Amino acid sequence: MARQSKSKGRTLTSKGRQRRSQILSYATVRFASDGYHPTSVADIVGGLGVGKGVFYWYFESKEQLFLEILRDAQKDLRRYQRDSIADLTDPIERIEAGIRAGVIWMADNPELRRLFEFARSEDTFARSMKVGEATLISDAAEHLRIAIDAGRIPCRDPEALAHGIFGVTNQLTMAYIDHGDGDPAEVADLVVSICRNGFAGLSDQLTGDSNSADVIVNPAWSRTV
Amino acid sequence: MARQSKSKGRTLTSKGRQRRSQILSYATVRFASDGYHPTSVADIVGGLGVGKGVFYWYFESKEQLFLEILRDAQKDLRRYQRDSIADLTDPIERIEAGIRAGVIWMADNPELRRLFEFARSEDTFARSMKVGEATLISDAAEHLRIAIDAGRIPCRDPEALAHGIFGVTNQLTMAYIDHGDGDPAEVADLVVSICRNGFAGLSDQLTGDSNSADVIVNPAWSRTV
DNA sequence: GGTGGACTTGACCAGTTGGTCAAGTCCCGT
DNA sequence: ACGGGACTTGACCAACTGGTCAAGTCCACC
Repeated sequence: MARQSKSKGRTLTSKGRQRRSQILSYATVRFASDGYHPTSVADIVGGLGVGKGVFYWYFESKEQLFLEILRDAQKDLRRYQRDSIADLTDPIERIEAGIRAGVIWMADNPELRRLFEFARSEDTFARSMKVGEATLISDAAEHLRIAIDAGRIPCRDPEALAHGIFGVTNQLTMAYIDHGDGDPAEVADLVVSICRNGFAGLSDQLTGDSNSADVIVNPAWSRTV
Repeated sequence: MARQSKSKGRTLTSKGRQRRSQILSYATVRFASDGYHPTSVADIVGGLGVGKGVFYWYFESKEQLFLEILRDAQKDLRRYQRDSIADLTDPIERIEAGIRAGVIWMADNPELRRLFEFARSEDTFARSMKVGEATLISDAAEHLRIAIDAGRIPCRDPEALAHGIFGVTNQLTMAYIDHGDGDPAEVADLVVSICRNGFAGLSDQLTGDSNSADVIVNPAWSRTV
């Protein structure tokens, strides 16, 4: 009589929904602090003080649990970024706001950042990660393309630029927030500044309102091309 | 009579040294393709067709083996980068050559890049990784500092710039070489170009020899700061 | 107050894990 | 040809793995 053979599609009461998300969030913390493989299902249910059957009542497997954590996290990041740029129309403002949102989200969710990093490194989960990453990248690339078409930034491969932004965001967040104690808003400024100008471009500390055009960097490096 | 209790410091014959590096390189491949945890010591010795004792004759533990792989790889990358910039004196040329060397090395050693990525994600190995990364970062930062002092690039925090370069290199290598089939030399150019100019800076496709100063990008974004 | 489905328990399973070790084999220097 | 140290074997170990399941308990609804 149409019974699901697996935990998928179980009818949950409010107590059940509560338990499910309790497992989800506790597992997230453990996976992030000890690693996915070293954290056993026994560790999870043990830490929660419940029997092992509880785990398998709510989740098909440890792997499915992890994939769900990843999916939820990617969705949350994307929604946060979308909301943060929602009322901006200028493409460059949108790009910058997106970068800032990315940094802030990662600062707010360091466990999830770590999980992303692990997931990228193992084949089993890399596929799932690539989907979400590709979406992030192509969203950013689209804004970059618009800005290029409008002549607001120089012509370059928007996808490559988007990857660059992604890489800078990741690395600086990791260095200054995860492994340091930087203020997220300041780190976001730093990321925006680096993404915008690179190391040889104009520094925005130098761009005043009138004299920005005067600040000319010795362009000797152009000989090295 | 002063016998080492562990495999450290064992006196190896040439056959022994050969076996040792055979294990080292086979383990590297397996760790990279299946992940560190999913690859058991039994998998390694099984794949090599030798008894388990062989493994523990040459290595203290699976963990020590992995740490040695990481240490060697970091050393190799660093040496490659050092050699690549050895006969350059201009700080900006050195930075660019270092970036290119980083991309090329990663393209040549995709397994090691994956291992680095996993190692960063797990506490046990993160400490070891941070040491090597910090060296890379501070080397690059030093060149950036010199370039800044010489007025060759605008004043910015050199360490932050170094992190930015590191992030862009990682991400683009991963996207276009590991997960794509880009030509390493072209990807290196792309990374250099993005690191140098960011998304709003001058595109080097546009920088001719004489008219580079004429190419002025609409600086409307400066209003958004 | 009884019925049925949501929920929980923990013993149990077969397979695997990293690691040990007594018992060898191989081979070089004498 | 023999002593000894480098090297190899694979059975063995205790601990643990992800996952199952019969036997419950709990509680909302009739």
